[in-house]
Amino acid sequence: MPPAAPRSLAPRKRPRQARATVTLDAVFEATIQVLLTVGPHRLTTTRVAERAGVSVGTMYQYFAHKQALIYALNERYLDALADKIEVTCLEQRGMPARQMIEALIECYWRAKTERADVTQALYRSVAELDNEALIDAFAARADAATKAMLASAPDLDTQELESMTRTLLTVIFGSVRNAFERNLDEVAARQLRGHLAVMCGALLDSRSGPPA
Amino acid sequence: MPPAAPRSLAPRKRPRQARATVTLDAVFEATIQVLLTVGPHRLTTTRVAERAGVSVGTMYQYFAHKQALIYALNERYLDALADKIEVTCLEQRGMPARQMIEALIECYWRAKTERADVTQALYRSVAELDNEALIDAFAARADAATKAMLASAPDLDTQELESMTRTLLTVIFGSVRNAFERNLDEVAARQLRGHLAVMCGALLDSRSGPPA
DNA sequence: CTAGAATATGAAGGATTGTTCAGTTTGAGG
DNA sequence: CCTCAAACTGAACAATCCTTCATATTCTAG
Repeated sequence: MPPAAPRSLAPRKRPRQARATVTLDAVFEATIQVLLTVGPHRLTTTRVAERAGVSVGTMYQYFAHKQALIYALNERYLDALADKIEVTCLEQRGMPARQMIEALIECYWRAKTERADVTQALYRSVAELDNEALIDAFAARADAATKAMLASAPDLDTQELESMTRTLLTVIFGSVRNAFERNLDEVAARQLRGHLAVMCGALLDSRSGPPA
Repeated sequence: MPPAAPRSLAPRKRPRQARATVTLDAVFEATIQVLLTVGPHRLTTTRVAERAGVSVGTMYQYFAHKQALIYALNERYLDALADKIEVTCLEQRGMPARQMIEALIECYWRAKTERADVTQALYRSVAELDNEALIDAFAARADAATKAMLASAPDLDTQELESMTRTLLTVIFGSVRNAFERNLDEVAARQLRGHLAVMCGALLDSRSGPPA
């Protein structure tokens, strides 16, 4: 298990009844909406509660303070994202390396774009908290899954697997984020994805010699 | 000229005497330090003033409000960064494409790492403001400079120059940022830079046919 | 049905912080 | 040296916001 959340950021209690779960979902969704409409530095506990249709006090039964709320939101999102990556990596076991890479790019891209508003909201929320632990945990899962996938490729020598995995993920994750910041339009985004596949494929070939 | 800063974010007045310039420099440096020590969401006008050895009132003679201060700080940084990129791109005119790319990577990497603390501080500060105008202006300058550089390469066909430039910058900028978030160590960083050069070079070759 | 646990309420307290402005000090030009 | 503008000061004000807790409501197990 990756390093747990720091004490002060951990949730106060978990929901035991159905209505509590509903409440929590509403709170998380409201947090995203507030993040998008008024921005991170005007995100107010009261505002979130209002938007969620709950009382402030309710929120404070689950989160010790505002930071804990945002931390939990990010944790939720990154966990789900890591899940998707792991699934994709498992599905691709034994496939040709280039196909693996395309699947990985596709997976990450889709996860980020299917709810672009959430992606934006979380990118912006990050400054409000110390999320190093979350980033590390996510990176560890993504690295492990990708490395295992690549190791199963029949057309790849397994030397330098470690550093190649790190580079691939750094490049893919970083590029996608930058694409969001630049607000690339549909066509530019499509081109970027194609280019990314080419570039990642070239990296895989760089040590395994040209195909026969 | 790129779109100027929104009215509300523009500086109130410019320094006319020497001491005012000193004061402003101190304020900017203090802002960075506060950003690093207490984080963006505890950045206080009073705290910044204290750290800078100035009074709060002084700051408010130059910046209408806190956001304007952070905006100006980012503007300063991005302008300087764009300057460096333009210089590098000019120097590389007429050189082989692969060398251009390596120079570009080197330039950007060096600019980000030579004062890593500033880089981190600004990455974190961004959530506090609406910096779309800044990003756009910076991207426009970087794009133009890079495109002009690549157009002068003797070993490159100029088709798809537009989209290739966009991809190269997106990948380089994004990867560097992600590397910072992951806190890569020295050796991992070096490997990443090497890989980046390989990948970008491969993109350049992808439409111009294999070398004879 | 009843008791106790889980959940929800929201007004009030306490603390922080952004911003102003009337007044002081410093520098530059004549 | 004198004068005016530029630069600086910092206590005080107004506003916002986080967090608590005593109380009320709802659910569930027996």
